[in-house]
Amino acid sequence: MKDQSTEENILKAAISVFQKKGMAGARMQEIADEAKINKAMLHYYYKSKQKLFEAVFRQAFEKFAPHINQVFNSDKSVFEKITEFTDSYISFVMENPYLPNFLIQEINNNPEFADIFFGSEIAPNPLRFKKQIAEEIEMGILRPIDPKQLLLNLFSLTAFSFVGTGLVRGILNLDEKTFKSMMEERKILIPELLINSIKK
Amino acid sequence: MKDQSTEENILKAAISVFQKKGMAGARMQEIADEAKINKAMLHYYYKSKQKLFEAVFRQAFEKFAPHINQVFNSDKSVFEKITEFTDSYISFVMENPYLPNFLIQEINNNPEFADIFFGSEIAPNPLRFKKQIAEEIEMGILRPIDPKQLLLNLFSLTAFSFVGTGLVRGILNLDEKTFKSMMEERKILIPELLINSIKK
DNA sequence: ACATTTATTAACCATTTGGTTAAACTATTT
DNA sequence: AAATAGTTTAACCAAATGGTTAATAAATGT
Repeated sequence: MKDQSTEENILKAAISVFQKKGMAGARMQEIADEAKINKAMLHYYYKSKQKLFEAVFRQAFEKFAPHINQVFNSDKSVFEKITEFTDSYISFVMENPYLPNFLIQEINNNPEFADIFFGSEIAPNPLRFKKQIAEEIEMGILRPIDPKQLLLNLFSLTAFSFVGTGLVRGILNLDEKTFKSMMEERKILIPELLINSIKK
Repeated sequence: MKDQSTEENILKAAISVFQKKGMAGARMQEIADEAKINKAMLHYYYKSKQKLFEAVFRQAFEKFAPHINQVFNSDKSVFEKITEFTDSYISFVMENPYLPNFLIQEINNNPEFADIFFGSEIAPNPLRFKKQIAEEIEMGILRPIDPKQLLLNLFSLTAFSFVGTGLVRGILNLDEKTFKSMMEERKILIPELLINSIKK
């Protein structure tokens, strides 16, 4: 092989462009330019825009899923899970600011395609977590709550700031620096808020 | 005039297509088809795709802003504002499911353009609300909290479920009916959660 | 060293897409 | 009714875009 890294350069460039512009807005030429290769190479390694997109989507999904799975499948207590997820997820997204938006957008635009992922093994499965909640309620640690609503609250509070960055920052008039320091604050604030609302 | 409604048919069709597919994914032909007119009419009434998009964006922004302004500018108490916003916003979005996503997406893709709106008079201004929070803290009604974080929590909890519908429903395995009934529940749940976290 | 496979490029192609034009049709004015 | 202004359409156009091809260059096996 002449250059082992060509294929991964393409994927890297594709990730960058697709995540910023989405499937519809991304241009094959722009990806080629960013990867500093000829456009034909895109089709040599990935045969079509759709296939390249799918590689990008898979990569994003596989990077994202472990955070959810940590909540769904680890042996920690519910309180610990909330605290640890909030911290690790916010840190993660601050390093990958386009990722949640990209996933959300493309899943919304492409429900049938997304269902392939939600049907696969890498897809997070909330069953164990639901059981855990039931147990901790039984044990008198938690109030009687709906695990789905708790998860929705957790995901909303952690993810929305990043997904809706532009709108949020526009409405609240936040500059980059203020936004970032608020996100750091939220690593404490969110677990506090949630744990307080569910602990007996 | 031959048909008074042609122009508004176009706008209606444009709203439908742009909100579902976004600026990049929308096709002028599809808008024309949905409006059941010739494609040239789009350029006759709105001179370009960009102009038509701007009309759609403005309409969406103007439909959305009053909900925020009710929080920012009404004379209600903070508790009342939280309760009323949650209820009215969730109802509103259930009738306009594509709107928040559309706004967020296009603002993120087009920050310079969005800044025009955030600089205009229709843009919500959080100043009065911040003052109100300070007053209610002073009066001993509220704990010392950051108004920005409170607003972020409120917007996150109400909006994220709709913006991230596909992802949320995929991860939590929710069917249409369950999702809707959860949203109804949230009209109660969210104010409870938030008020409890800020009341002294 | 030579043949073969793999990698890369420039040029090209077909389709899609936003946009235009000129003619036809309809309503309004005089 | 004739002229005028406003509305609508079919056909067309140029640029953009995803994709292909044929030739070349580089690596690899024998």
